[in-house]
Amino acid sequence: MAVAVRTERIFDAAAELFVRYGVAKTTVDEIARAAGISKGAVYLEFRSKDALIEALVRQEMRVYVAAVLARVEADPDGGRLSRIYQHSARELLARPFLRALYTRDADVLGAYVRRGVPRQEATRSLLNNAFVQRLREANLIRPDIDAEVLSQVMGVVSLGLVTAGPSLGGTALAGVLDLVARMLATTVEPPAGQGDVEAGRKAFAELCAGIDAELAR
Amino acid sequence: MAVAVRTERIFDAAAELFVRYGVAKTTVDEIARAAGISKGAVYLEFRSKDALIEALVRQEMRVYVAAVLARVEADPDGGRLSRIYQHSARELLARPFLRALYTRDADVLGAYVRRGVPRQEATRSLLNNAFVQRLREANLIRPDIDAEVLSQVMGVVSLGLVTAGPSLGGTALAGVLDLVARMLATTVEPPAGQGDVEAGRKAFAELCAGIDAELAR
DNA sequence: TTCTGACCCGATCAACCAAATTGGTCAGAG
DNA sequence: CTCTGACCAATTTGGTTGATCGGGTCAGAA
Repeated sequence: MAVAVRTERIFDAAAELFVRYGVAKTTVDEIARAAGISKGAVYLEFRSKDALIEALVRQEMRVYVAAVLARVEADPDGGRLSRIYQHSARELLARPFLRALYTRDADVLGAYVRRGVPRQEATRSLLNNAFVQRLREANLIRPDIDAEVLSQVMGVVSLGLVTAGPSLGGTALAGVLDLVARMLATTVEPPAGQGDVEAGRKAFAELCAGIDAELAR
Repeated sequence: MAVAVRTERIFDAAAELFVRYGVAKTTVDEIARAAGISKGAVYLEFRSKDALIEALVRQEMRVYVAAVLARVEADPDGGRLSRIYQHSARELLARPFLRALYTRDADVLGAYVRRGVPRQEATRSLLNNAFVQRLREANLIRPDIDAEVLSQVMGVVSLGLVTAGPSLGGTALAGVLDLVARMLATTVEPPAGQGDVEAGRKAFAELCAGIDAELAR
């Protein structure tokens, strides 16, 4: 089997089992069987179970960032903050393993959550201070909005969404996300039509490229 | 010692110890000693440790609701949703035991979290659907905003605030809350000056009275 | 060369018991 | 009468041991 597809199968199997049973209760052998290979084959690619987890985290983040970027690129208004936020939130909510990582879900991550979850900052503050600054330079954010605070607000709301997710229905979540995006649009963005949407899209593309490069490192 | 002040001491001691060591690790004797009385005296007032916890939960909620109401009453703009939300959030953030209840913090509540935390709905959805409806009738909420969704958004954001609280500084939290209130004001409330602020205040007072009556039951 | 699965051994778990702890009681002190 | 703290029963804890499990390896199958 080609290495690339085998790796992908391992990642898929591991992500599903981790979400279902937690990292601690999932054995390498179970992952291997779910991926249709033997345990030994897993160790041909990963030094250890921890290395597998770390690689899975990176992979999930890369796929996530790529998916968000794709949505932004396909969206005519993709360069606006409210749209970017909505796209990132939707994709985050659709990825159980990343959600667990984001909330440091102890049931899923077990002891792994205590040994500092690596590079979680990339998720936690995808839409970070620096990025918000760039949007402001493109006139896509009102000048009286503090970039740092705005970045924190988006992080807090995401955390709330991800945490409340299970107890709200999927449709309710969609409605909630819509209203949040609307709130962002009306109070943080300049009046409709203003601002350089293409610059926003470009800034986001570069942000994603930077994160991806770091994750690929 | 007068029963009332003794009860209050027990509540204070219990709340502090529960937050510090968790419900499971806090013994009734420790609570009694911290309250300056003997264990037996605790059992003069509460049937069991569980009954004490339940009573504490009710008490904390009643004090919380009363504190929010006091802030709302003292605020000239107290009837507006953004103000009410800000006041409730601030008070919630200032109450560690309620925060733990709100997030179902397993470290604090221990096994108690599994035996259905009673009446947590009162906190979770203080600003519930029905209340938002009344604000809308007082022209304090734009007619195109869905009451149910708005109520959920406020719940989600509160959850995010409370969950993220410890990792953000207190000052950062204040800034975040300010921006959230501003977002609520600009997109959910009608333009400044419109709406019957007194009606909003009255509606909130009645909401509080209703909740208090239920908690006192 | 690629991959398997039996094997190794340290970590974990289940079972058990004795000691300590704690929720709850109550005789009697104040 | 109010309240205390010694007391009890029941649960929990700490410690031990033997069995099991699971991460990681590698001889050899395919």
